[in-house]
Amino acid sequence: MSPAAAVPPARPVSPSRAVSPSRAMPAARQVVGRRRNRDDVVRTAGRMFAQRGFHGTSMRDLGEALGLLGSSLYAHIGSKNELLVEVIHSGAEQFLGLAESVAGAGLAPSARLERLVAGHVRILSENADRAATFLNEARHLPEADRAQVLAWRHAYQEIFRTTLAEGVADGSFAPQLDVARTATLVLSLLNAVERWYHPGGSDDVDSVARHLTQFIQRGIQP
Amino acid sequence: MSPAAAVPPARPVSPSRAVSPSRAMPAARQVVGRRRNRDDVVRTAGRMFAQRGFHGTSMRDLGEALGLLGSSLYAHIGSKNELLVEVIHSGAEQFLGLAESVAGAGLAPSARLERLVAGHVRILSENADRAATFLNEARHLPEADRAQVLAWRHAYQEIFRTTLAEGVADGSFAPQLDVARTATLVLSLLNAVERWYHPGGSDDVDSVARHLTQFIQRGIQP
DNA sequence: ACTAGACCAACGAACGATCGTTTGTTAGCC
DNA sequence: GGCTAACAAACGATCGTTCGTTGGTCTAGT
Repeated sequence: MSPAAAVPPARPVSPSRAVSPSRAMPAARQVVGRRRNRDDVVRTAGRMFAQRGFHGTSMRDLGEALGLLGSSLYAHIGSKNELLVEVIHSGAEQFLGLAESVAGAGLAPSARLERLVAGHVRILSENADRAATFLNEARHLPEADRAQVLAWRHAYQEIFRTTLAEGVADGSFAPQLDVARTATLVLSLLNAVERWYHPGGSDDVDSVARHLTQFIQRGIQP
Repeated sequence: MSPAAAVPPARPVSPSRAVSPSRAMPAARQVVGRRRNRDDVVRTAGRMFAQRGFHGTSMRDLGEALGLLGSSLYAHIGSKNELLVEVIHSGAEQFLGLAESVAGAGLAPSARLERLVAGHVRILSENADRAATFLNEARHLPEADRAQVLAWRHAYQEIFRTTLAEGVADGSFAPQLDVARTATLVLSLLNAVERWYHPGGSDDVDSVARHLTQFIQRGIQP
């Protein structure tokens, strides 16, 4: 299909390959910085995927950010896709971990919702990169993994729906509440935090969480 | 700037070029479908950028979606970047047009906010592609255009801030309202609609707008 | 009514750059 | 003396884009 690839047979025979084993200059092996491990690669990938997008980040870009060549990354990972899967997986784990811990704490619906909000904001502020990649780059996942992500999202959203429904049942939330749609609105508010909140700015995490909680509580109170 | 244009003098004389004027098969020029115009290209680009992202869409992909070769697109546009600029510009225009029309209608703050919400949702449902590209792909714009987009966003957000501030002043909204941050929350809710609402589904636009308006009004009422 | 020529959208081949990835080799650490 | 992280070079594919060419359509002049 590609015309340039239609004439592959005669390559201009690289000047030195398996011919001269000696090299002129060993080229300063990893002059600055220590050696990298797999986690370094995944973490940096998360940051770059979040900032420039998956397709906007090349393996050479990623290598450069780590002080390596792009090809050197394959000592730590199997493929670029695998990197995306891993980053998104670790992003999802945080949210699911929060959901699990809050759901099993035996709290009243209102307090549970407050903890969900605070936890969600904390995740977005402490691990913004992983979370942002999870939220924005999942569409570039291979089909199979995309289905998995969808399942995680549903499971997470289900926690919010359940919490809202129980709050309606025990009278702490408005009785006429459309639980499913309200859960969507609450998650819209929470996920959007990634788009406008940048840690280290003028306002702190707790202030953001408090404001969000207040806004939501007002929106659903009886 | 363009690398291919940097070496124009000596072309390697393609095997059959300016030699044999006759071709074996004229290759079915545009067998199916009529000719495309610039607007077709921009609209389709908007759809694909929204779905697969800017870097996830190649010019050959885009051509195929239009029943053309990738190279044929350059009869209508100057570059891929120009396409992105145009799509995003047209996306921004819709929101700014709404803001202008609502700001100049001489309405009370509460009614003005309601119209902003309804209009925003309508734009997201009627021209989801342009709007989504505006919201999600602006980071891939060249530096200069990115600054312009930021200015548009601020201008649009300013309409919301002003509306909220006037509502606080005349007593229709809560007096202790943090206007700037609440404007951010309201826009978070509105922009997120693009992520979960898909026209043609079970619920209609008016229902979504009504629900949003109600949720927001509750969140800001005195 | 007929035709010559300007115009234009589209083709198809190719360009140089860059993509993700593989390979053979080497330097530094336990 | 293995092990391993990194290098350097290259692979084939694909990227955005250019270019010469072509066939259809519109228009002006007769």
